Amino acid sequence: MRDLTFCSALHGEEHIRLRQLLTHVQYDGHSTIFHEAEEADYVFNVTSGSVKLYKLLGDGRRQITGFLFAGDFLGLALNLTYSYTAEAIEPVTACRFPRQKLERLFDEFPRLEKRMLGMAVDELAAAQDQMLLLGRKTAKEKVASFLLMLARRQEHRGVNDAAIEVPMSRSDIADYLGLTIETVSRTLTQLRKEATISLKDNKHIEAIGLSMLEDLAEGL
Amino acid sequence: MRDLTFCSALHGEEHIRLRQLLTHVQYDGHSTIFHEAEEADYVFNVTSGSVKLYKLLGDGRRQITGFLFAGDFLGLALNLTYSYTAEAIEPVTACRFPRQKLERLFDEFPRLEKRMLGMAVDELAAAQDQMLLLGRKTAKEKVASFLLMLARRQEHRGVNDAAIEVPMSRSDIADYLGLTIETVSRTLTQLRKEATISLKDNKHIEAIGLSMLEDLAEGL
DNA sequence: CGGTTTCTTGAGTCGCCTCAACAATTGTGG
DNA sequence: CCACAATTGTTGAGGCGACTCAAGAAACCG
Repeated sequence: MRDLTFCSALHGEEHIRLRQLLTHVQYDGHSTIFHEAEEADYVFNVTSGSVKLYKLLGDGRRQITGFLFAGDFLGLALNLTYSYTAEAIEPVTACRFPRQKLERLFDEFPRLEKRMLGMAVDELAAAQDQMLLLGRKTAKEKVASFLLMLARRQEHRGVNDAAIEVPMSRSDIADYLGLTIETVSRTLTQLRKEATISLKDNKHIEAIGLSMLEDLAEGL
Repeated sequence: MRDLTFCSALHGEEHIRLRQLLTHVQYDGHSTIFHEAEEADYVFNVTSGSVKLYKLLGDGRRQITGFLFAGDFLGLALNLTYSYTAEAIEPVTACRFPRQKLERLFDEFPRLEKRMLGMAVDELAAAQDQMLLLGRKTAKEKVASFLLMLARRQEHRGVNDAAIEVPMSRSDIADYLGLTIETVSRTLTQLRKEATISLKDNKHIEAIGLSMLEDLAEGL
């Protein structure tokens, strides 16, 4: 299994000092962890549950910029304020670090900062993939890419389950893919009729073969 | 004027060591600086000209993930390979750093790494804004946001010109905004007819008032 | 169970895309 | 410097994929 938290896989002293900083926190489903433009006093490490990140336009249009699961890092904006809102999809537990103290620890242990930079770079690559999806993929390709992303991250977390867990609502999926809930629903129905997936229930989807999703996702 | 390069605004020793690493390089317009999936041996700092970054789908659909101008940093993927292609739009000059040597310098001067992390975080915030644009904005809002972005970055570079410099082709703009060239062209015409902008020539656009663009960009 | 929310499905519409022609600009060799 | 070709940008007509609006089905929940 991969290291699931920021704290783990670190050596003695660093680990101890990190543990001194963190507070364990919990959030119910649908509760807000922090708001866009709020002062960024903390960074988080999700230990269980799932989180959505989103930005809003003036008239309420919403774009979900990412989903987080156990092991994911949250709030690495080193700016003064958060650049998006973070909300729990299902009950969430997390480790919370005071940002300033964490930054001071960076000076002492540059290793930590390297780790942080690595995570930022990974997120950046994911963001670029998502831009390609939003700008250039069809509804079917978007939904296939989304399911594939969930499957891969689930595997990465060490969950060994044939069914893909889909904790988010159709509305969340739509706002993540730049579609409407109706189009998401219709596309899932279409994939089911084409026998690419089977819907066990609304929160669990089974891919008949991941390779079929992969081909769809890349428009092949 | 703001510090335009990675090297500048650094103190004595760091600055000297950085200068020892860098090579000055030039690229003609339309020439490729590096390809997606190529080994990421170098990072760059653009000193003049402009660059586009893009990703491709199997069938040739393209998404431009960003434009770079003087002062911008390029290739901060600390991964093994570049995650996108970088191509010069107009003749480009840049400083080139061997990635491995630069990383070793990070160990010596954590300050440099902090700087790098800060840049990655800024890029991440920009990427999230772009996701909102691609997923949820209309063609008109997209074009207005694009012009506004160019105007702000031009100002940030210290260029004091009423006209917005637009070095990229309609095709590049389209692939950046998730539109077609025809829609970009029509939208610019529409903005001109509504007296929001005036087109001096294809590479220079004047905004009648930035606030009109700001309102359009946010869908107000 | 009823009431509420979420999801699905259908019918009709619209914004952006496609295809096509033309205009403007750029580049090239004489 | 001009003639010509090639490229890039504009405009129009028509089509289509995803959206809107609306109704019903399913799931959730006290």
